[in-house]
Amino acid sequence: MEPGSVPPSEERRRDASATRRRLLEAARDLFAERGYEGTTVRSIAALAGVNQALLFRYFGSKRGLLTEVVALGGLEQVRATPPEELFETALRSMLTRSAEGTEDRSLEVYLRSVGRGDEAAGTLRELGEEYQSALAGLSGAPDGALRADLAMAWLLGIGLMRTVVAREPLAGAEPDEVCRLVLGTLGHLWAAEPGDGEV
Amino acid sequence: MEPGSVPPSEERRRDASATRRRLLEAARDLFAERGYEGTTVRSIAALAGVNQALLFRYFGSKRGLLTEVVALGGLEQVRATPPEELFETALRSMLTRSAEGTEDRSLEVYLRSVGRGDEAAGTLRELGEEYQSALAGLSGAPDGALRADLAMAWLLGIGLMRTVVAREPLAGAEPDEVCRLVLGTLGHLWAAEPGDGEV
DNA sequence: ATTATCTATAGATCTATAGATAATGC
DNA sequence: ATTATCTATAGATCTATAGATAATGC
Repeated sequence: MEPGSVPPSEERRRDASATRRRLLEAARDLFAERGYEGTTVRSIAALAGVNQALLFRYFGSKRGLLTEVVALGGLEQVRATPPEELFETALRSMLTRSAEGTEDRSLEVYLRSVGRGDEAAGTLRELGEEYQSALAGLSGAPDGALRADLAMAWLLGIGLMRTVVAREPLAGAEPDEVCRLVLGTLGHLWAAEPGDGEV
Repeated sequence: MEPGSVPPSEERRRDASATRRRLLEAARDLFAERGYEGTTVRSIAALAGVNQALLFRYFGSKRGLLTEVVALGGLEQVRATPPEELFETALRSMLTRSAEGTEDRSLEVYLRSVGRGDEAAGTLRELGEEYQSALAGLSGAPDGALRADLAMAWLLGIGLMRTVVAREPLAGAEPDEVCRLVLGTLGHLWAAEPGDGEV
């Protein structure tokens, strides 16, 4: 039986590392769906099927848990992806919603948790840096870092509109269709000087 | 003395409608800076220089206050702006941060408050609809509504990255510079078929 | 007399901790 | 014996309300 599909509060063999992992997975999914502050430690523990006191035993604090979720899910993913594939990979993962699986959901955590000057900001900032420095080299223009920020802004915005606002037609659009439009348009952003088409 | 610059907790003539307005302005600024759930009714009352019980007297609930903030600030603004100017107007207002003035800050409220499946969602959804229907006609393509959603996603993402994540170089970039890059690139999105430049 | 404003508090959260209980491994 | 897990609760919020107080206008 793969982890994550264990029945919630069943009789289960005592296993600290398995419990730790179950808490991490539960936190990842809830943070991705409700944001950091919108998620209570009790709901994480309930989803993991364990007592909430264990969360503090294994991670010290709610924030400690977030740090680990982002470190495992997001940072490793960014570092492992070649820059020229990073944007499309991240966009597709945002568009397919990961199906609640074992994948990286840190961008969802990110976009649902920033928005406050709160506790989560510091932890999430590091993830943003990682994306930026990877994307900055994609444009030959001297303002490559600014263009990288703008591309990442679009990525986050699409995720925000799609999974949070969830309004048609974007919410239900085919991932391929969205990728085609976005990647096609972004090609002009990477180019040294975008055309002067005005809006 | 213009409203908003009244000394916080001074002796002040009793005036229900002025107090109501002060609460609305305080709420607009705090919601824009900390999001709906990140703002407490006590902090709104403190900024307005009045007792927190008055908030409930005049608006019924915290959510009632949000509804009124968005209705006054955002909805009226969108309806009053010609569609072809809407995107640039909204982008510039996001980039110049309104200087805490009397302007419309509802997009900031929006991007700092969505991110949860919470109470604020319903109220904010209406604002999104308004933007979409205004922008949808700008592209001649049959999928104009989808392209409008994508444009709005970029708008929100830029605001998110600039005012929330606040990372250089986007945070400190010249509004004109950002507008030039974004509007230039978006010109290709409005065009019936974006070029096939791949990333 | 009317009503704008304030005091005091109910009631519902939420994170975190101290210490008790019980399943495991030597 | 060790340590994974649970019980019970402290302490700090937050929204909202009931009812008291005091400034205004007739």
